Amino acid sequence: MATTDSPLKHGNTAVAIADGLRHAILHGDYQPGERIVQEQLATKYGGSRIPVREALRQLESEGLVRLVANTGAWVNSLTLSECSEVYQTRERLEPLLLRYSAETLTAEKIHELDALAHRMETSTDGEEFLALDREFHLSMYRGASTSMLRDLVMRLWNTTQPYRRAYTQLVGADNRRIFHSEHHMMVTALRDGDLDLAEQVLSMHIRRTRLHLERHPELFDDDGND
Amino acid sequence: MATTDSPLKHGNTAVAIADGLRHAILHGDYQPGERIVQEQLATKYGGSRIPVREALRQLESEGLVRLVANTGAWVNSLTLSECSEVYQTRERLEPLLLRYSAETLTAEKIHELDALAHRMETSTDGEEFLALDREFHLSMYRGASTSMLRDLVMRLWNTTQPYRRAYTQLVGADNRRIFHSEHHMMVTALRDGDLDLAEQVLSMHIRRTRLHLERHPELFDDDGND
DNA sequence: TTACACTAGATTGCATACAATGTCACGAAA
DNA sequence: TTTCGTGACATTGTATGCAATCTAGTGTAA
Repeated sequence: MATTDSPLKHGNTAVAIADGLRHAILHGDYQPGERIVQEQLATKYGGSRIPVREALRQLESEGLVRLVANTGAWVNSLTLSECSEVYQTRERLEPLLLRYSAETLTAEKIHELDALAHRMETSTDGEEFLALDREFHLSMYRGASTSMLRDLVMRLWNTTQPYRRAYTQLVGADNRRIFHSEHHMMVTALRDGDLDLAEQVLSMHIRRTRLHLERHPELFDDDGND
Repeated sequence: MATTDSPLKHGNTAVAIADGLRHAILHGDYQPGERIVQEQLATKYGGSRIPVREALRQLESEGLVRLVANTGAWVNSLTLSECSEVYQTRERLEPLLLRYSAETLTAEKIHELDALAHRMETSTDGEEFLALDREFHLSMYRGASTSMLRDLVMRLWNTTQPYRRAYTQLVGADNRRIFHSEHHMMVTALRDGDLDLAEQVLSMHIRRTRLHLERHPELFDDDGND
């Protein structure tokens, strides 16, 4: 899947590499802080370093990669306060995005959300739980006819994804009752057409997750010390 | 200033080109929708097209440039609804950023803000007004020790800058009384240490500006029609 | 006149090659 | 042993050249 396939014509090699590398980072194939060598990526995708460099520039702008001139590229890593900042940003943005998408949420789509919320409750595998949680939230937003806000929220999810993964595997399936309740409350609020309530629950949901993450500074880079 | 100067060693040509082109777009040297030719930029900055391409990728990711494979690059243009979306995003984000930066706003800095607000009231030149307004807001946020949120807000300002410019020149200095009042209200709230009030005024301020912009669809690309 | 096919020129996409820079291991001196 | 300097190697930065693609202009047929 992530191996040396598809030369990918089109004059889109840089985009293909960016997509592939982004996917690999989100999937956990690279760890935060891990070095990225241009030549290796070029070989992996069967091209030269030119499109690789363009892909790295893009991922840097998305916050997934850190570039240092004449030195190299690394998978971006966050301190606890940086991660907290992303979550506080999400607390403000995702309710707005939900409002944008809400009008396209048909009864059928809300039913699918409900099904996702139930599947999460019975999930035992951490990786599956992570994927279902992401899918639950992103599918809430999928109908939003926004030009920038959805991409923005996606980027915020992406930069924090490795830490969600680490946290999920750390705490296991314990104490997720409120987490699941919040998901169900959102589904109910959407079904009732109560957008104000849906916004509030979503914001609280992200906030509570942030506060839980903040109890585990050991998952993050040290804050100011070097 | 924006001419063929400084070879800019360091292996930072791509960054220098991105900075220069970004500045040129914000300054109005390029109009939304205008074509960007790689070879011309390369000549202008005294390099080859390779760093130009990297710079364009970065600016695309920032929303300032639109790239189409095998075809070309254009200065990004917005529809009214896209611009409105950026403003609604700002309404949610900038109050948070203000909260982050507020603790670093000393009495002296607040005094500088006040001076800026007064200078804006007596400004007759549209371009100066535009620059002062930007400076007023961005200097409110300058002390924020955030890693991502300030950059994010800057990007939102940048993508909408051409339309603020067009609007400013369109309406002249009329009907800016409430606009100025809001600035002074923010300064006062900050001086009083009333962060909740400052957040609310800021959000209202952005919202009111958005509603004014929405009265001038002629400044924007057509929405869905082609 | 309008629609369409076709070609020439312009422009982009990318592989190669070389220059510039940084890294790291080794060894000498303190 | 520790610190500092030195040089070979690894890696990044970018100029050049060519292939691929798009665009615009011309001419032909309906």
